[in-house]
Parts: sequence; structure tokens; C-alpha cells
Amino acid sequence: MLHEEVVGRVRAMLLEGEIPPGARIPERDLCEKLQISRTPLREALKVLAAEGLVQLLPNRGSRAAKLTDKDMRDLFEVCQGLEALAGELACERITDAEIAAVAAAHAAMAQHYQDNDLLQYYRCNRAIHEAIVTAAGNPVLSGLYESVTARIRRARYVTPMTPPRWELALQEHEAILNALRRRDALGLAHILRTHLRHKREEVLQAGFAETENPGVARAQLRLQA
Amino acid sequence: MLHEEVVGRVRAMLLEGEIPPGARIPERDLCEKLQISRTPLREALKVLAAEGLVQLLPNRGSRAAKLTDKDMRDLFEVCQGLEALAGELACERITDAEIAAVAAAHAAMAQHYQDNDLLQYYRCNRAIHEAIVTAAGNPVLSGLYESVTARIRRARYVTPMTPPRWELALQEHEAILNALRRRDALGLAHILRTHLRHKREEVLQAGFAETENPGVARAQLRLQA
DNA sequence: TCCTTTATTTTTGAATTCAAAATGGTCAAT
DNA sequence: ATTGACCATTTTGAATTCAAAAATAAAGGA
Repeated sequence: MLHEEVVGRVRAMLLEGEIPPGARIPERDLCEKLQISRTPLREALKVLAAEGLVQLLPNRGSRAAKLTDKDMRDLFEVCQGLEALAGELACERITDAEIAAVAAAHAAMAQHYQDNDLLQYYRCNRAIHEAIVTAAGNPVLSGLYESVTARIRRARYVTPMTPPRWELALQEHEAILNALRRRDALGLAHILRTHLRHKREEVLQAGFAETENPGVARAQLRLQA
Repeated sequence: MLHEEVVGRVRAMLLEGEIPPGARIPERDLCEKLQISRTPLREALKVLAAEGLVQLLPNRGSRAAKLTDKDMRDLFEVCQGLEALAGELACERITDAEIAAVAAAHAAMAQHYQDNDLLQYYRCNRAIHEAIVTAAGNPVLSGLYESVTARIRRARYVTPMTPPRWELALQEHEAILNALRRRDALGLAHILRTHLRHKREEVLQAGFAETENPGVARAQLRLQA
């Protein structure tokens, strides 16, 4: 179905930053680029607006949602709560095979840490957290988590990780893995909460939200190109 | 804007049960009823599908989502987690005025309990929980909570409350209020979790009412004929 | 020169139209 | 009588069209 396809493509463009936060989205241009008519695109925009990725302005079109500092804090809080919940549920339901998968991802991540490969490290990190959420066996939870993390990821293109922070993160991950192995629900929930609080502090401290307009100007240019 | 209006109207129809779970939604009929063209209605249906209230079948139209037992359990689990998070946050941020409001609602609820007025009791109950979520001061959280509770509410039109259950619920609410007054975040989170687990047991045990699916009904009729 | 006002163009919101897929019904064949 | 193929009708998916609102450009006056 075309509709689903379009939602996916546009969502990807938003998450990849191809359409930067705050950028206006001229329907006609996007239609041309995607080779579709306006009808399915507009449907997709409404859906993405409901997801919080797009902002609709009455009679003035839509723009990519721009997150304020407060929005970011809120998203992190919720993400934290969802992960803690996922951890608790995962402890009840996770299989040995799934734990092994998490352990493998953790090992790979540690290796990337040694190699100082930040990008690959992030990939593994995300895989671990997603594996835990999946292990919770709750599609509703998975859906909300996906939605929230997508919005967060979109805002921070790059997080500068100081060495001590990085080391701490790794230690926390080790603790997470151990709690999972012990199937210690409360312990895991607690670790996940502090782990994410640390990440939040990192991101918020870095100051992701530039309120200047040059970014918007660039957005228009890139979209036309 | 028409689009928002339509989403709201159709969502209400779904939540009120005017469109029962599992029912097919013929676009043309609904357009006629709402006096609009198909375009805005279809946009609305896509949004509601993203919210989980409507199910889209490729080339076969849409139907009101029908929740399975598992879906219900998942929703409750998430709702539980969200409320616990809201409670923790509320303890940090709630004002004395807001606490007073919760206390008032609680008192009213206790009165309705005395009067055996289940409907009004539910109204107050919901108001209390929503007040706590609001007091968390996190719009992202509020949005997700709203979405999840809406889906839950849709499934259970009526929950048969046995007297002992009801009494227990009231006691738990008393404990919730006290924890709020003490601003005891961990305590409140714990109480909210058990409180909602009890409610979930109630609902799941009752076997939430399944309204008849027209398609199924017709199939059965033809079989008998 | 700058601001206000008006006309033109562009863009959005929603209805209509068109094509494709599915549904329902009829009729022949076994 | 039941099954299966074929055609008509309905319904959906997406493009196009039309109207209204906003943005832009232009002209006139202080």
C-alpha cells in the first residue's frame, strides 16, 4: 500500500535529518521528490503529526517538529519510565537465548569501546535496549518506546561523549546485563533509570536546541536540491 | 480545521461504542453521516489507525480495532508503568492546591461509594488518576496515558465491582492520597502499581464485553439458514 | 525612500473523479 | 444440490480538480 510506504519514507527523512527540525515542508516539492500525488502525502503528514514528528499549522502547511529543551526532558523522562517497565517485564519473560543475544551485543559494544568506534558503539547500545524492550513481550510498550526514542534520536545528531562518561555508561551496561541474568526485576529497573538519567544529563548539557533560524534556511535549500 | 474535527468525532464514536469493536467502517456511509467528503475522513482513519483505534485492511477498508485478551493485558501493563512514573514525577512537582483538588475528588468519590453510585464513582476515580498524571507536568506522558487509557476504556464498558473489591480500591486510593501528601515518590509508585494490577485482574477476570461483529453475525446467520 | 494598499501568484484544504481491487450474484457444469 | 467460473456492482486507493486562504509582488501616496 502506498500510504504506509509514504509514511515510512517521510518518517525516515525526518529521523535521518534529511528534513531538519523546524524546516517547512512544502507539499508540492515533496510530492515531486517522492513521485506521488498530494493525497497520500497529506495522509502521511497527518499521521506523522499524530506521532509528534510533524507540526501542522492551520492553512500554513506543516513543518518538521522542533523540540524545545522541555520537550526533550519530557521525552527522556517517559523513555526512562518505559525502559524501567520493560526491564521489569523482561526479567519475568526473557529466555536464555535472548539473554545470550544481549550478552553478545554487549561484548561487541565493549569491543567498539576499545576501538573508540563511537558510531558502532551507539548501534550496539541501541540494539541492547531494543532487545530488552522486545523481551518484555508487550507490543504496546514496544510501539510507544519506538515512538519516543525516535523523537529523541531525531534531536541529537551527535552527542559528545567524554571518556569518563563513556566508561560509566559501559559499567552501567554491565550491571544491566548482570541484573538480566539474575532476572532481578527491581534491580534492573533501578539501573535502567539511573543509566538513562545519566544519558539525559549528557544530552541536555550538550545543548542540542539551537533556536536560531539559519538551520531553517539550510533546510529549505537542501529540500530543493 | 475540518481534519481535526473529523478525527475527534470519529474517535468519540469509537470510544462511546457507537462504532462497536470489530465493526466494519464503510467510508461512504460515515461520510454521509458526517456530511463530509471521503478525503478528510480517510485522513482521520489513518490517524486513528496509528493510534491503535482502527485497523486498516489493504484494499478491504477499515474496521474498529478489536482488542484481544493479550492486547488488554499489554495495555494494562503499560498503563501501570505510566501511572507509576506519573506518580513519582507528581511527588516532585505537585502543588498544595493540586493535592487539595485530588483530596476533594477523593472525598467525593468516597461519598459516591457510600451512595453506591458506581457511575459517579468511576468519574471521580478517573479524575483522580488524570489529576496525578497532569501534576507530573509532562505533556508527552499525558499524551501517551490518554491514548492508552482511551483504548482500555473502549473495551470495558462496564466492570462488575464486587463489594470487597470496591472497598479495597477505596483503601488503595486513600493510600495514594497519603503518599502524595507525604510526597513519597517510591511509595506512591508502588501503590499505583498494585492498585492498577488489582483493577486489571478485575477486568480480565470479568472477560470484557465483546460486542458482536456484524460480519461474524451475518456469517453465522447464513450458516443457520 | 518608505509604508500602505491592492492585485497576482502560490499553497493549502477539501471535493470530485478515475482506476483497480474486492464483493456479490447469476448461471452453467458436474 | 454444490461447486466454480464469469460478469455486474460496489468499495477502496490515489490523482486530479476546485475553492479559499496565505504569501508575494506591485503600485500608489506620504
